Amino acid sequence: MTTQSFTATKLRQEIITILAAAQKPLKAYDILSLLRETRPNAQPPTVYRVLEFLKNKDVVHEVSRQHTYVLCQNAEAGTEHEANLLLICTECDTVTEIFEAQLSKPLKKFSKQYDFAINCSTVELTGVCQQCQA
Amino acid sequence: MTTQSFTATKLRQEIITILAAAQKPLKAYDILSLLRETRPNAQPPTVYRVLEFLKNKDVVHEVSRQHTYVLCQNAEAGTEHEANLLLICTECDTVTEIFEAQLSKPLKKFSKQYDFAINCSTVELTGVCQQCQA
DNA sequence: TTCGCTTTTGTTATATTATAACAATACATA
DNA sequence: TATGTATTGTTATAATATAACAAAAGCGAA
Repeated sequence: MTTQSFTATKLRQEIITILAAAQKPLKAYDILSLLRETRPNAQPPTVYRVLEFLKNKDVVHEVSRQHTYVLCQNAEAGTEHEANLLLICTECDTVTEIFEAQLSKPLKKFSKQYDFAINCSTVELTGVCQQCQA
Repeated sequence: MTTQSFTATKLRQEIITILAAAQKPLKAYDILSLLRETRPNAQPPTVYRVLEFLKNKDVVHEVSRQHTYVLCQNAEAGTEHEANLLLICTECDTVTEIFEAQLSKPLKKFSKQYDFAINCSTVELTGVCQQCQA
């Protein structure tokens, strides 16, 4: 997967900056609150539209279990489409994104076996992270 | 994983029956509507509580991308905890549940590598199913 | 059985997440 | 400049989910 380019409008940049500064997944309405510091009249559709757009560009991942959105950590990375995992800690709510070619193999196998054309192999695993295991 | 037993109250049975009859994932409010055929005054918390309960018993899976709930297809199955995949077709919205020991291996590897204690290895893959590829 | 405890369900209200629909603006290009 | 397209603004509302407390049902021990 090569990173797609896109028109980096002021609004999109601002939302990317907000996500980058947070260093963790944010809820849409958290993003909205932060956005309102510079755009007091911003409304939900503004945020949701940009998030949808950035998701399609693989710049943002939605963590559907948490209803949160996180900046993709490898925007510049590899040329091969690798399986993408999100490790979601249910204690501290941190999300770690990992890329793992080894997962691609079994997934491709399923793809063939069930004749299922995988579009999105983002995988969310929930559990307890290292720090929270103490 | 051995199937946990639980108190099969009238309400829980009714919701399980609704899900079984549907043969596809249902939204909480769809379940509520169906439940109201026999319990006209049923309210959202009644449904959400039972779904939460049945999820914890591995009787129901939540398909978080769709905000739907589906009856686990292997309630009786194996004694070993196998990785569990949901194949979600974005065309027809069908969800196929598959169990695949081969996925367990790479997942366990991540678990060690990142010192992440996986609670829930339910994995949702989105794409296009066989029938919709025509 | 009756008491006390726990689990389950009922009920009211409200919080949270997300989108529809249409208007206005910006941007590109012939 | 005129024309079309993409983006953003704005209002309203839909869809999803939970808090908080009350009532009822189930169950074991005295």
